[in-house]
Amino acid sequence: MATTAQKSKAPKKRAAAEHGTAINAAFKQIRELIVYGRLSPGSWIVEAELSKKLGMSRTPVRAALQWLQREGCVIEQRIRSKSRMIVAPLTREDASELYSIVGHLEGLAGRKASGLPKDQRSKLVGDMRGVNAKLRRIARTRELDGENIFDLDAEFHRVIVEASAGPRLMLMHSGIKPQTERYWRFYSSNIIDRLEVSVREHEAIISAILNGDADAAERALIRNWVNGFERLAQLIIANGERGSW
Amino acid sequence: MATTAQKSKAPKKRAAAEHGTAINAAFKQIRELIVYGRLSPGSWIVEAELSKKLGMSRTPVRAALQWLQREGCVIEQRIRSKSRMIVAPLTREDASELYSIVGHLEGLAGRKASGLPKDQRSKLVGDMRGVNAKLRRIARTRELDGENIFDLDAEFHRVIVEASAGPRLMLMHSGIKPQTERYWRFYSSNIIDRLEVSVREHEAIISAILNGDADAAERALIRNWVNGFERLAQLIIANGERGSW
DNA sequence: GTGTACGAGTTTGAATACAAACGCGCAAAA
DNA sequence: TTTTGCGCGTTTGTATTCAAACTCGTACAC
Repeated sequence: MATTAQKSKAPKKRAAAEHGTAINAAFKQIRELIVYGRLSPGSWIVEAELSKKLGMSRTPVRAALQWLQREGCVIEQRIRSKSRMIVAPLTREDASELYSIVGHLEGLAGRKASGLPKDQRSKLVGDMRGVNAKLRRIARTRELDGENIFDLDAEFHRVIVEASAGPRLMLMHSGIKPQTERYWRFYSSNIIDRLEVSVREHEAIISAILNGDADAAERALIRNWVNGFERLAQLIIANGERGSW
Repeated sequence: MATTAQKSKAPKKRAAAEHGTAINAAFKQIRELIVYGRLSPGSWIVEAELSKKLGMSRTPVRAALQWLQREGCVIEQRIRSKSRMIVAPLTREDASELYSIVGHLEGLAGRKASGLPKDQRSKLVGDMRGVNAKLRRIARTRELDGENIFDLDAEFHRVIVEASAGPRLMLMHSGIKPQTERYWRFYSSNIIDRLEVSVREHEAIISAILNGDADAAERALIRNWVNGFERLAQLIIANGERGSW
C-alpha cells in the first residue's frame, strides 16, 4: 500500500536500509529536491508530506531537515512560538553574502594550500590543472555536457579545500558550497558564455598556489567568487528573484 | 520521583514549557555543560543519560545534539555504521583552525562594517569603545570579575558582526564563535596578563572601522584572532590538550 | 454588511515503544 | 592457559502515538 511494500506487517525486513542510513538518504534526497528546484524556493516544507514521499517516518526526515537548516538550504520561520521550515529563497542579497562567505572560506584554504610542502603542492596543482583543462575545453568547443560544468567547477574548488583544510573548514565548506549550486542551476541559462572568464580566474589561482604566494592565492580565490557573484547578479536582476515576495 | 514531579502521570501540565522550547532548553543547557567543562572534552555522550538529567525525552535531546554537531561542539564518530556523539576535544591543531576561521569570518564582517554609512559607523564605534573601555579598566585594575572578561570580549566582537553581517554570516558566527570560549575557559588561568595586548588590538580595529578602511579593519580583526591563538597556544602546550589521546 | 468568536482540520513538538547492532564478558574447548 | 564463540546488556535508529497550537472557515451578532 505504502511506497514499496515495506510497511504494514513487515518491520523485520528493513535489512536493506542497514540501520542508520535513513537520515543520510533523506538528507541527500531532500537536498537534491531543493537544489534541482523540485521544491520551490520559499515554499513551505511539510514533514509528513516529505516522509510519505521518501517512504520513511517523520523522525529521520526531521533530522535531515535540521541538517539542511544547518547548511542554510532550509530556514526556520518562527511565528508565535511555532516554527515552520521553508526552502530558503534565492535572492540577490543572499547570493552576495553567500558568495562572499564561500570566497573567504576558500581563500583561507588557498592560503594554507600555498604553504604546503612542495610535493603536495605539485600534486594539487596537477589536479587543478586537469580539471581546469576540461573546463577550458568545454568553454572552447561549447559542448555543454549538461551537469558536467557544475561538477567540474565544484571539483576544482573541492580539491583545493581537501588538500589543505582541517576538519572544521572542510565541514563548513561542504555545508555552504553546495548552496551556490542552487543559484547556478536556477540562473545558469547561458553561463557557458562566461565560462572562459572563470577558467582564466582559475589559472590565476593555480599560479599563485604554484608559486606559494599565500596572499595572491587568497585574493585570486576571493576574486573568483566575487566576480562569480557579479556574473550571477546580472542574471538574477534580469530573471527576478525566486521565493521572496 | 523524576526531576521535578513533572513526569509519571501528569503529561497534561507541561504548560510551562510552551510547546517548542524543549529543544532550545536542551541546546542551551548541553552547550553550557560543554563550555563549562562539566562534560569533558573527548568524552562520550549518551543520549538517555542526558535526557534523564535534563528531565525530558530523548527526542529533543537528539535534536539539540544535532545542533551542537552543526556548531562543532559535538562530533560524530562513525564506526561500522554506528554513530557515537563525543564532546569535541580541545587541541592546539583545532584551536588554530577555529581561531583562523573566526578571524576571517569577523574580518569579512569588519570589512562590511567599514563600508557602512557614517552615522551607523559612528554608533558602532561608540559601542565598541564602550565595551573596550570596560576591558581596559579590568586590565588596569586587575579586578577580574570572573565571567565578565569572556562576556565583554564576546560583546565586542558581537556588535561588529551584528552591525554589518547578513543572516548567513551571523548564523555562522553565532555558531562557531562560542567555541572559542571553550578554549578560554579551559586555559584562561592568567589570561588577564595578556588582556592589555588584546585591548590594544581592539583599538586598531576601532580605528580602522572609524576611518572606513576596509582592508585595515579586516587585517586588524584577523590579527586579533591570530594573536589570540598564539597566546592560547602557549597555554595549551604548557597545560596539555584535553580529550585527545 | 462587517467583525468577532468558536470549532474543525492541519501540522509540529515531544514521548514512548521497539528493533537492530555494537561491545563486553563468560564459558567451554583445545 | 589461551582462544574462540555465544549471549546478554547497552545504546542508537526509526516508527508510532499523542498532545498542543496555529489556521482557516463559517456562523452569528451587532
